[in-house]
Amino acid sequence: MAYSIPTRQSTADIIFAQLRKEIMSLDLLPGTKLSEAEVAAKFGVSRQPVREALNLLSSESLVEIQPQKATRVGRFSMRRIEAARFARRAIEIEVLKNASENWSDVYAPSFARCLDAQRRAVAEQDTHSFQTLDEEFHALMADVAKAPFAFQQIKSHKSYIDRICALSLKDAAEMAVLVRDHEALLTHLAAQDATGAEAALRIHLSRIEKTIAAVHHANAEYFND
Amino acid sequence: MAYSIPTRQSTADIIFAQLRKEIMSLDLLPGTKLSEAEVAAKFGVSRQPVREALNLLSSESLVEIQPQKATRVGRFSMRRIEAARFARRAIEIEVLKNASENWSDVYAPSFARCLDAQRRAVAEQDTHSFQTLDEEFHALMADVAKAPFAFQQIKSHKSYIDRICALSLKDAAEMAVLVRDHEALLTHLAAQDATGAEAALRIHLSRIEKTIAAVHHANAEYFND
DNA sequence: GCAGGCAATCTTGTATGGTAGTATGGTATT
DNA sequence: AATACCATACTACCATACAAGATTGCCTGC
Repeated sequence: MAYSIPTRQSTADIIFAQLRKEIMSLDLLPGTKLSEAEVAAKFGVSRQPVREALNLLSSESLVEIQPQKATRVGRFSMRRIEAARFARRAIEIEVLKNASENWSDVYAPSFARCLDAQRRAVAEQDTHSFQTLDEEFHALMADVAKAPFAFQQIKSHKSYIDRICALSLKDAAEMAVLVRDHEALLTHLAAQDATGAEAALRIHLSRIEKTIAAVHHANAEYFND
Repeated sequence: MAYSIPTRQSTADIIFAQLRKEIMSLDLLPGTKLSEAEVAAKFGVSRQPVREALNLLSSESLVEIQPQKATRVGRFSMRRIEAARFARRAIEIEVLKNASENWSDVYAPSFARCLDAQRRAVAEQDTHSFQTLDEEFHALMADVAKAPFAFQQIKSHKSYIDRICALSLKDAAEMAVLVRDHEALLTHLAAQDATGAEAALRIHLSRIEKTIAAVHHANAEYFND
């Protein structure tokens, strides 16, 4: 059996991961200049690995490379947001359909544990834990659907939205609503009611709209359109 | 208004596009070694732009970079195929739902023209034209759904599958079946019958399965799993 | 005073040299 | 004879140097 994984990280990989982290967490705000030379100096390496990292980040739209001019932290695009939400919704609906068909009560305890933990996180207003548990919940659904890869796809679309929402603090009331959404989803799932689950999911995923609109209004300078 | 697009292509962009084309068309077979130096010599440029192109291709899984060892044209992965098909199906189903709601007869002529052209392509066994017209048909549906971006997403997943199918010649009979699928889809769409359209789409997208299985069986050396 | 152009200085893009990791084939040792 | 070890040749990776496009501001000419 392959024990694998030592997978030596290259310098470019490290820069990529670090920059990505700082961009996603908004330590680096959209529009910030990221010249190759500056970043290279900051990390104490040459421009080449930095350049490679920026190229990869560019393919995720996390940085905008203006040829011969400048490289900046990527601004948000409403069109792209819409596209990401559309894809995420589509994929997760398909997940729910499969999950409904494949449902078995052996999955129930995992969901129960996850929901319990979510309720605790809400009570303690631990937004970071909640974020993790929310992802776990959606990952569980993908497992039930026998499509674990789908969660990776969902996550890649979700991450683009998450960066925006990092501009807005979540309060306990909002989180409580989301937990109730999760409970409803689980109920439909356990009843193998795909139609009901789909409707519940559409509501669940639409709650983010007002947050996005608020952020867009309050931080227009971080947006392209 | 910006006439845009002159967007000067960098050397790296050219190498990227050219390699991508050759890989997608199977002029470069999966597993073929692609050392930076060789490719650079072939194109008469230095290794750096080649390296950047290969990095980007790697992020699309079109090449596999084995650190310090070798870079090869990417082999197929059944897991990845499954994931791509899943996402494409999910997105296109969501497209159909929206398209059903937004349907108006003003779209009918465009579809009619496209289908006519498809029938001609089948009659003339012009597989290349058919491929283009097939994409146009699916793009039209995304337009009706008022989600043109969705076609881009569909295309990115579809392209991974297309490379595999390039290993198998399409005959006229298969194409004729696909045209009939398109006709059925259009009928359901025009009737604003989302459920029927979804069922028709699932059938349409499942036809590729036997092609993939055949290719997998006949060309196991091009696969990872 | 104003406009056009030129030069300095940013930026990213490309080329080349050198380094370190990996595999392979030969050799010596058990 | 089989195995462990070492030298060599290959690779991707990183650093440095150079080139070229883009912007800014000054400076000259009108």
